[in-house]
Amino acid sequence: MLFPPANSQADADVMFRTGDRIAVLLPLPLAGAYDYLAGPGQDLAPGDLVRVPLGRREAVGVVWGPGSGQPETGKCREILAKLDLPPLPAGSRALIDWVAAYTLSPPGAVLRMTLSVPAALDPPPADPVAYVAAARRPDGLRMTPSRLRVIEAAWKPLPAAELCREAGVGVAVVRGLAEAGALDRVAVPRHRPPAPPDWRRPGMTLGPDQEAAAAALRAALDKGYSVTLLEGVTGSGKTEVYFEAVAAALAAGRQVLVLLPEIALSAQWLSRFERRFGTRPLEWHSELGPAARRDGWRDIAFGRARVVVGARSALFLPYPELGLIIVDEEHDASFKQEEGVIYHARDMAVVRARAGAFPIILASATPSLETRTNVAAGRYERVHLPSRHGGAVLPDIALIDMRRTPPARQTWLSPPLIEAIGETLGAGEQAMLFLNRRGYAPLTLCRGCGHRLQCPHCTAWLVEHRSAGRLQCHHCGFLMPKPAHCPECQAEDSFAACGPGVERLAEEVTERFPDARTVIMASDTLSGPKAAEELIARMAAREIDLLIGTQVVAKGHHFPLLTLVGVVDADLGLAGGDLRAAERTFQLLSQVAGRAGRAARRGRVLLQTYLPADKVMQALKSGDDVRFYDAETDDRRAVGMPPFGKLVALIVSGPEPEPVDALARHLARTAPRGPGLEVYGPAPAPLSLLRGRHRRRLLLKAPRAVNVQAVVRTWLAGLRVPNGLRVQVDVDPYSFL
DNA sequence: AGCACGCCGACT
DNA sequence: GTCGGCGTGCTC
Repeated sequence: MLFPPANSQADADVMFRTGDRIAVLLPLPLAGAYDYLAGPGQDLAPGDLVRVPLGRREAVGVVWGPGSGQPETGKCREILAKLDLPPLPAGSRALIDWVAAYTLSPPGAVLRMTLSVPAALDPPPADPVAYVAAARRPDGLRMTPSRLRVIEAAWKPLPAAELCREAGVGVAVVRGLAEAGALDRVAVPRHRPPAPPDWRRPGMTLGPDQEAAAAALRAALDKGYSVTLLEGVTGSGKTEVYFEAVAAALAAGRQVLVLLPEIALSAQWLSRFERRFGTRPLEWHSELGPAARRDGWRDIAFGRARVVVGARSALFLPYPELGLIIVDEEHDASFKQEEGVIYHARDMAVVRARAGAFPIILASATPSLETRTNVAAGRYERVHLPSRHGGAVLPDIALIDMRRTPPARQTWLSPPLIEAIGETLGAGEQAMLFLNRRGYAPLTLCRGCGHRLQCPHCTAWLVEHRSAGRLQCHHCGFLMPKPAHCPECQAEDSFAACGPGVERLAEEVTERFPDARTVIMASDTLSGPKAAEELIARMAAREIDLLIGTQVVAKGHHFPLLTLVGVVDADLGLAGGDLRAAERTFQLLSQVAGRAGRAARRGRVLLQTYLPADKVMQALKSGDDVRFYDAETDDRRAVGMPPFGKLVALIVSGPEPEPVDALARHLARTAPRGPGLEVYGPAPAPLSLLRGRHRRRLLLKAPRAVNVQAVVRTWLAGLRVPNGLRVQVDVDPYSFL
């Protein structure tokens, strides 16, 4: 057998019987599992889902192992029942324990991410009953006009109510016909289990490089746990290559999980999957309705869903036969969960693969420094796709020095970029302008008194959204209509917009190229995945000449006629003291640049920058990403920053600034000491006020060999957190806000 | 996370 | 006099 059996077998032997003390993990933020007694006739094993009494209510928990004996016997209550569901797989349980220990979260809080759909634990609702005309009309049936209308309407199964409406009769007629045997009662399946993907279908024709890469990924499937970086520039056909690994895992009878950063925008990915496997995978993301969630959870738990594609939360679902995980765009920052249990889905996916003894593939055109370092250290394998598939060449990237060729006052496009747009449109080709700023202007101030419109709940400017006529906070969602008077000096009509957002850029473009069909694409101009899909289709169909977009356009869409990409403010991501600012800017702009010239025509990318000598700009221009990453790696190693050292952030927050400061200072005073340990802070974060909470952060830096979890646990042990205050632990912080 | 108990303001 | 606000504390 290629794989070890799905549920690790040491567990299945450990059976609990009536009267045994059992540790049951509840999906609640409690310190640990609670002890219960197995009830009469209950044969239980780890992973079983059980209903237990809790206070004066009931809860569903999971048998975790033998009881701890913690509370005295008198307090220990009996398990009510075992649920009629597959046990939580050993791999899921190992993941939960590991994530809890790593992130310093209560294990029950992690289990809650697995049992995230309470309705899925109930027996599924019965299939609705419908009536359909019987094949043969019973002898001696008394016919009436009403009865005839019903029988005619019931040529296909219809629910009673609908049938009555259709035939214009009351329920009595339908009931009478059913009793007489003229109508059959049939159950209409409410939910169809997902069709199994057909891995036998021929895949796309792969080039020699791709074939070699696919073979390497397939070979890894025979060897249990492994991590492989699949690296290839945009357009090199990474997806088609890892589809071959998916096909091999399906052939071996295993489930496959594909994690994507933003499932909502991956309509193109889904249709590629469908082309390869003849059906859609099960999608798992935040926009699913309650019924789809419940059915999806059960399809996964019962093993009916063979391929799941989802956002980071899909990692915690209870796959009984998982045999391959793919993390696409593995460098993407949205894999980092920043609230509740704070974890990085890419890293935890590696843990899940190790727990299940199966391979994981990390795919990216611009792999993270962490992953590159793991490859260099021999911990991860690497499979490389050197060229663009189908002969397309990489775009030509040039810098525009904004100090030499500045835009006119109150405009944002420099003369060289304007000229390039003109040429492109003139040649009947498409152009895209990238500006990672939603709305009209990032800052609005009063010309009279200089007052700046700020969010009342956050340390952030309110962003004007002119199309909506509103001011908006991009951190907490605060909205207000644009005021007529300055709230400070009461001056009327005195507001001035500072800086560009995509809306303002569109204004400039429309003025300069009035004949071009210009469209804005930003997360807030798209009402949902459908709208995104439609916009992408219009772009691909050449119904748009000029696309102005934020981050959302960077993702892997393929626009064959797009030959010019203009980056309006290439320096934007470099501001601030973020550890990963340079890396992230390089990755984002590389992805954006990759949109240009993906088919036969060579693409051109122009980066507007005030820092043309910056290492990021030079790396983008030269295309020498190896040198960039080497330099970045050396920098990090020199200062002991991740991945060469470990970081843990403590975020203290509360509604009033003083107690937050006091607690943060107390934490600084009691900071751990030891060789190589350094604690910085407390520092008011750049967003020192977020959603009405004042925040301070402390940063612990430690050498790689140090068990930072133990250090932090000791640090926080016995800490009294005053009411209303919170201390959040962020192991491996990404956001430095 | 629920769901209690508990102690201070506007109502039938 | 009660109904009810949500602060704090516990659940094997």
